[in-house]
Order: sequence, then C-alpha cells, then structure tokens
Amino acid sequence: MTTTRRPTRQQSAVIDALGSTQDFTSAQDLHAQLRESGEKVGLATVYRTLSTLADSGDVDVLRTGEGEAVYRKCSTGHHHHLLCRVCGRTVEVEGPTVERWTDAVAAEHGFTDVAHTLEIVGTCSSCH
Amino acid sequence: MTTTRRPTRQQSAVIDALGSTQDFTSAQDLHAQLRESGEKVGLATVYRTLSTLADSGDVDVLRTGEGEAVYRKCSTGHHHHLLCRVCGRTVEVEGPTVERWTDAVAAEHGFTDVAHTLEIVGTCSSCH
DNA sequence: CAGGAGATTGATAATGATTGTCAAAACATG
DNA sequence: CATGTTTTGACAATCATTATCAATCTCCTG
Ligand SMILES: [Zn+2]
Ligand SMILES: [Zn+2]
Ligand SMILES: [Zn+2]
Ligand SMILES: [Zn+2]
Repeated sequence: MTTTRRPTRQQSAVIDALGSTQDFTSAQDLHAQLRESGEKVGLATVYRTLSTLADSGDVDVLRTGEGEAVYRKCSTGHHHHLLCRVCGRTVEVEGPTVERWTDAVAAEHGFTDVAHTLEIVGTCSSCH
Repeated sequence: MTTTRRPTRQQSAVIDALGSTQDFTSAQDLHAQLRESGEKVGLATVYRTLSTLADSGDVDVLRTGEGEAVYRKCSTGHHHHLLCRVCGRTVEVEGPTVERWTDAVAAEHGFTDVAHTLEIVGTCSSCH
C-alpha cells in the first residue's frame, strides 16, 4: 500500500500478472506472459518492480533449486509454503510451533535478531 | 550401475579444502583457495565435485540471498543451520519438534514424500 | 608390461538470469 | 507551456554455472 514509487501502467500490469496465478513465477516467465497478453512492459521493469515488491514484503520470493528467483503474491503476514514438486501448487501454512522452536534454538546459542526461512516440498494428493 | 566413482587427486583436494573451514563456501571461493594453496584444480572440476557431493548428501548446499550456491561439509544426518549474518559462523541444529511439525502440516494437506529446508539467520553473541 | 575401454580433467565457449546504462518518455507542478 | 523529477526499456555488461571435447589418467585384461 504505502508506496514511495509512482504508480504506473507497467507496475500494475506486473502486479496483476502476479495476482492471476497461485504459483511461484519467475521474472522471465512473467515478462513472457505480459508480452503474450499484449501488455508492453520491458524486462528491466519487470525485474525492478518485483525487486521493489519483494523488498517491501508485498510479495514472497524464494529460490528454485537452480537458483532462479520466483515470486508469488501472498497473504500478508509471516507464513511458509507447502509446494507440490509435480504441479507446483502452493499452500500457505503457518503456526506458532516452528516459530517458537527457531526462536528458542537461536536464543539457546546466543543469537539475536533472528529470522528464518522454511519451505516444505512434497507431492500433493492430486499428483500422487 | 551409473554410479561409478574413481578417486582422484583433484577430488581429494576439493574435499580437503571444504573440510578446512566451518563456513559455507562457494565454488568460486574454493577454487581460488585451491589455486592459492598451490593445488592445480580446474574450475569445472570444483563445480563437478561439489555437485556430486551435494547429490550424494555428503555436503550440505544452500543458496545465498543473491542466488549463489554455497557448500559445507557437515555432520551426517538431517539437520539445519544457525548462521551469523555478520561473521558467517555456522551452528548445526536439530530436533524432532520442527520435523514433526512439517510432517504433520504436510499430511494435513494430503502431501506425501515431503522434504523441507529450514535455515535460521541471526547475529551471534560475538558479533552483537 | 602393453594396450585399450572408459572415466576424469580443464581450458574455453556457451548459457542464462540478473543488473547496469542512459537517453527518451511520462508525469507533476506551477 | 516550461521545467525538474521519475520511470521506462532497449541494449550492453556481469557473473555464476554448465556444456564441450580433446587430452590425460585409471583400471583391467592378456
Ligand atoms: Zn500437485
Ligand atoms: Zn516462520
Ligand atoms: Zn558472528
Ligand atoms: Zn528438518
């Protein structure tokens, strides 16, 4: 919401494209989709917009096994992802258990200002 | 059948270099270290060796924020890492709590063959 | 020991995602 | 409209990683 950035047609197009899918999508794929749907948006702008959105926490970003950055528009708030390795379907999950555990184990070793990343990958019931 | 290993001087050098540090190290850095210490090992071989070791589970691999792959020789068995964002010190952590939680939440959504990745980053007591 | 099949190496080229450049276009304001 | 600011986008540059492929090394057999 609070954007220091000036809203433009291109940025809206990127955000809409992101919102049109439940899957994590790469900047390259988003750019291809935009071109295909007739939207004229430069690749650099796609990268810039996604990077800004990720920094502000408005989209989640994670790295594919090959190191490619993929983005997804998620619900607000801290959560994690359950990802199907076959079809790419994503489920957001959360809970205090893992949050408490990471905080406890970090404190136990004298670490402060802790953050964590957690991703779960499996095969969903439809793809089993 | 396709898994044929042949021990070589170069692979030993890479493994020794990995074992000489507690930090996660990139292939590029390892290659530079090897050259500096007089070992003649090609960059491609460093990448190949690390990739093989990671596939067999003999080393842990994770991605830096910039997407660079970093490797570390760890104790055997499933565990996670507590990483200092300042000095890079790494502590291996484990525990049944997070394992149970991920399995439970995956089963709850009908996912099978689940695996997970979890990394904790913070500032260690020495760097506070 | 010699020879050959097959595995390994490494210099180099190729790939591919991401970032940098910077002039042109879009925008705001007065 | 004039002017300063922000954003865009085509293109070049970067940089980690992978593909090539001839040369080299290992192991096995006779
Ligand atoms: Zn699925
Ligand atoms: Zn969490
Ligand atoms: Zn530290
Ligand atoms: Zn675990």
